[in-house]
Amino acid sequence: MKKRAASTRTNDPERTMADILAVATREFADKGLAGARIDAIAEAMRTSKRMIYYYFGSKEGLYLAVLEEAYRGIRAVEAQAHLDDLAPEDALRRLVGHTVDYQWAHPEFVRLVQSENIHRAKVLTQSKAIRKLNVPAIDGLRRVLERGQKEGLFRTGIDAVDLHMSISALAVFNVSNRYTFSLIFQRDMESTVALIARRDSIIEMIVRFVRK
Amino acid sequence: MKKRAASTRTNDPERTMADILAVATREFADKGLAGARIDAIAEAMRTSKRMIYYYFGSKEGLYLAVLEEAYRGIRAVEAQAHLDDLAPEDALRRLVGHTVDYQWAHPEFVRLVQSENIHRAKVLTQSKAIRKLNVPAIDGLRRVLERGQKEGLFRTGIDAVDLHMSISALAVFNVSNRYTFSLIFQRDMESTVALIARRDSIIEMIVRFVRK
DNA sequence: GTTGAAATGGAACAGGCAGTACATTCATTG
DNA sequence: CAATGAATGTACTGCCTGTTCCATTTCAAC
Repeated sequence: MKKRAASTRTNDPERTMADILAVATREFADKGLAGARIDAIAEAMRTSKRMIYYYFGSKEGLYLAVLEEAYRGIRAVEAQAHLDDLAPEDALRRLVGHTVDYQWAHPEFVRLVQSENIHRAKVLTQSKAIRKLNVPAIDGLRRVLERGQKEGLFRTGIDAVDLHMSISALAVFNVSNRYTFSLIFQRDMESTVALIARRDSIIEMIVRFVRK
Repeated sequence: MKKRAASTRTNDPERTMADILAVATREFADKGLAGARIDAIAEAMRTSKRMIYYYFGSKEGLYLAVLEEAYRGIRAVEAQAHLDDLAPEDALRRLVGHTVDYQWAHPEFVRLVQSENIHRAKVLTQSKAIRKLNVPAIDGLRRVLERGQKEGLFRTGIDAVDLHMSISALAVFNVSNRYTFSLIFQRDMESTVALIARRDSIIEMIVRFVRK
């Protein structure tokens, strides 16, 4: 006996889930886990708030799904950088530059990770899917390192994970800390010019670190 | 006509404010601005919730006070590193090592900054006190750089702010991203051994970057 | 076309939480 | 010691917000 005016709803679970995830990613990246509002997500969705709980169970469940999705996205990109065709140093330059650009282009990923670290990775720790992501992320770098060492261009005794950490740190900082840093040091970090200069500096730093 | 049993309260505004700030720093660093709870802070204080609003006006006002206090603390330390007695490279090594150690020893500062960046520095931007902190933070580094260049040990064309950014990035990442990074790469980042190795690696990276 | 499970909508709930009204006590100043 | 403003405590409010209840609709299988 309820209204049936412009009804004709269609059931489309995949679309609904994708819609929720897309909107939730924006909200969580924007406000963090604690700052995000289920109501805000619901309002921006095509469906009702009820669906979040139907598919994801809770706010944390949704947040975890968003996190996993984001990590999945980054893995897909890192896999195909075509480093094996290049000379070791060029390959390394491309890898680093690529990493810087990627983080820059995906601030929402950086923000999600930042947010997760504030919560001491409480949510991510519960994820089973996350364990499979560790190896491939670092394999490309490891191969480049070994080639460079074999050719006598890179020094030995470099730990690939440690190096990856440095690359990540430099690439992520640009995005994660840009607001406070640019405020305190009155320095533009947003412009294309600034980004390019920064990228060059980071590449130079990494290359000099591995060169003999 | 209210109870007066174990009253004999004493007015001590400074102590009250300091108490509030100390407890609030812990709570905000732990949970972030959105995740922190005024009630939780009040419960851990010697005084009542009322005092927070009496002295700081609002949750955000308290958060800003906490931020400013934290930045003030870091400035005080950076000022006295006694770099001028050392040879340029040794001075740089000390400066970088010192930075790494400081961030490591003050995760609550790192977390506050991280939290603030998630909010796009919305609160910090409103601070008038923060403008005075930019210059001294970088002067020490700049002097070391110039000395190294004058002695022909460091290459020219290095921007001090850019270099400071790299040092900060490497030092901060260790703290800010340790939870997700150590989870994904299954690597210990907490132990003293790991910290020392990481610090050496960072120092090496910075030194190689500036050397001719 | 019947049926039953999956999918959806709307509204309500209960606890949480920032902020406040009001009364009271301290402490300084004359 | 009178008095006045600063400092503090208690109790409360009203909105916000994550979550759930109940009813309804879709859709695929038989």
